Amino acid sequence: MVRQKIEIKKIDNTTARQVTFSKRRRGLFKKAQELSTLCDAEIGLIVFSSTGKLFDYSSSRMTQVIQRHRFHAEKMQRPDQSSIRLQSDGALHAMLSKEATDRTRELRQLKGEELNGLGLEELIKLEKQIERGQIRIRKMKAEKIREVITALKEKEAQLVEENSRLKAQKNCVPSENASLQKLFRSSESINNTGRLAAPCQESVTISDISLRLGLSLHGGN
Amino acid sequence: MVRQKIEIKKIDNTTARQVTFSKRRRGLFKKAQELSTLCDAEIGLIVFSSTGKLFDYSSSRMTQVIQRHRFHAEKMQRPDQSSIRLQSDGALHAMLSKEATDRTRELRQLKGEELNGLGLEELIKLEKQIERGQIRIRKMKAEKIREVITALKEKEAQLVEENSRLKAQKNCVPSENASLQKLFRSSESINNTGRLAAPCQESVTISDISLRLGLSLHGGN
DNA sequence: AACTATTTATAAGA
DNA sequence: TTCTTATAAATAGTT
Repeated sequence: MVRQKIEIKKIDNTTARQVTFSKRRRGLFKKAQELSTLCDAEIGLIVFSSTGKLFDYSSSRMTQVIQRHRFHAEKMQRPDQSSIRLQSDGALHAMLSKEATDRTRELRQLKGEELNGLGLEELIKLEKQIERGQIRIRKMKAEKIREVITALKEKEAQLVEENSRLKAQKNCVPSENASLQKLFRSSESINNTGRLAAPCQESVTISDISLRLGLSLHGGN
Repeated sequence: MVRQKIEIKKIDNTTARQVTFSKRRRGLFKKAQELSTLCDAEIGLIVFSSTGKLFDYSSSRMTQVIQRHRFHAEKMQRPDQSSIRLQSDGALHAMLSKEATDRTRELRQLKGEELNGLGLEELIKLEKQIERGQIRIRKMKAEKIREVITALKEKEAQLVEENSRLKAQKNCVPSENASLQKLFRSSESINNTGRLAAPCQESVTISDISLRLGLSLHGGN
């Protein structure tokens, strides 16, 4: 990949092959460690050189990684027999295992990840199922959005009211209510934008939420 | 390592972490394959994302790589085989249990059955997820439908052709060609369901499938 | 092993 | 997710 690009096929020259193996093995292990650290992934890497020498790396314990892999691998294929036999504890484990297996498959299918074995009928069934879920989720989302909007409108009304109250107070300036006056000044000095400060701050929040609603409607319909 | 050099430590931002995971995982698997090919090495690579998703690659068969690894590991140290073989029952049990619980909740949420605790953001995320699944399922369904239709059309063409051939033969009935006549009769008796049988059977299948297609298009677009 | 000239990988941003 | 791009990292061939 450097002085000249190389073709990815077995390197014939033994010496060259060993050198490359050594270099690239280091690179590979480094990348594995980095991925594990950066992304909090559990990784197991096993490498046998062509001369049979073993190199390995695992972010946790290799046995644990392998165990976890086996657990997952079983789910994919014949969930019934092998998994039951493996769990030395028998019935409880078998039950749990089967449960996890079934749920996982169902879940992956709903996510459209494991569709290859399915026939037309099954796909149609799946589609209907997903539509039902979608309708419910959208309903719930709409409800939540209504809630959020209602809450924001209330807040807005409150603030408008408060705002006009403050305006009125400022107009009859040296006023009779010292404490409120003080409160107003402090907010003015803090915000620097004065009486508009509070509404202004709130409008930011509102537009922030609006943005989120916009995004949701975007993805939504 | 690019626009800016990054420090190798866990990425806090979830989205950024997932993106990086996706990119680097690809890179890692590519490097593993290249090493295996170039240097004739036997490699097994197991990666679990922080969300528990499994990715793996092995140059031969993973079980074989793992077995070979175990063999080497046992030779190296001579610790108890039980620890190599299985994690403690408790840990496995906990793992199974957690997995089953998590998957079940996720599944129910995708089906829109357990949405009450969720916030707007989560609902939006869920909606997007379900849409992705829907798209995949529909794609697969469309593919299946195309397959079925193509197969049926081919069959139909064959049958039409055969049918007209038969018709032609029937028309020159009491004919002058004894041998052909004999041939026709014998084929009729051999099949018993005869040449006409197949078309008949097929037409049932066609309408049956048509019905199914009708349903699917109904739900589909 | 070291050294580079290049190719790859990839972080950030769109 | 996928593409783009600027830059960091990896590495093939050489010494």
